[in-house]
Amino acid sequence: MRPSFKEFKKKALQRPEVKKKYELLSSGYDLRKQLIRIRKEAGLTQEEIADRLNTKKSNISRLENVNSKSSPKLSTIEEYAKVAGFKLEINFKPVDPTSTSPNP
Amino acid sequence: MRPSFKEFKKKALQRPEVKKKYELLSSGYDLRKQLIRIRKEAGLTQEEIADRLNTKKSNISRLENVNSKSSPKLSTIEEYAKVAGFKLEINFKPVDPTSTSPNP
DNA sequence: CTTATGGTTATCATTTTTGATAACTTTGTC
DNA sequence: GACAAAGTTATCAAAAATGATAACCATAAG
Repeated sequence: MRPSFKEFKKKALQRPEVKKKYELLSSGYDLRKQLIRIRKEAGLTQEEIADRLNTKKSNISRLENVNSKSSPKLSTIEEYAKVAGFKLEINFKPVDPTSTSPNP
Repeated sequence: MRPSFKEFKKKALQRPEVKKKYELLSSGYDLRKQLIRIRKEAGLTQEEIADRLNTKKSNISRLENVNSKSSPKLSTIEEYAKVAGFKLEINFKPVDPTSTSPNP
């Protein structure tokens, strides 16, 4: 069941409009949820990610859960994304001093 | 001279098309350059950033330069951006396995 | 030339993240 | 229920980032 999902995803990503959707998506701000999301979309388990990163599944679990108190290194997230088949992109968006509501 | 630039920026950011430009910008991958860019755009010196973060200018210099070997924490970048008046956004973009050229 | 400002580099102590191990829960399948 | 796979949690050591201090270059103003 897992391999076929993988296949499906691979094909789907080649369709332009799907790809576009992906790029727009994921701008919110729970890094954890995003990590889990991309892992699931890649059809991988925590252990499989761990193996690809030469580490243990417990560490991956911690990374995804995050004690909320700790902040991971940028490279950690980058590598995680990479083995899941994603590329990390960072943007700095200016905070408008006048606006008060988040949704204009 | 610096305060007036600050003013200019503040006003400019309220213009919709300028803001749009900002959002599109900055997707490449030199985090350092981006950090420097937003700091300059905020009209701040390394020492001013340091003060706002309750740290020292030498640490800010290190962060911006980066011995290239080290990877900062996510929260560090987030806080840096915040005091410069920017918001950090993270996106995960799927890597297309078939494509070979970066510019379609 | 002197001074002040902005940025860099080196070093060391402190803090935090990461790695590894092991025991535990949860969930689904038989 | 028994079993295995997936994920969680706790703990400790190792590695890495951050903080602070101080000395240093570069540039521009006076």
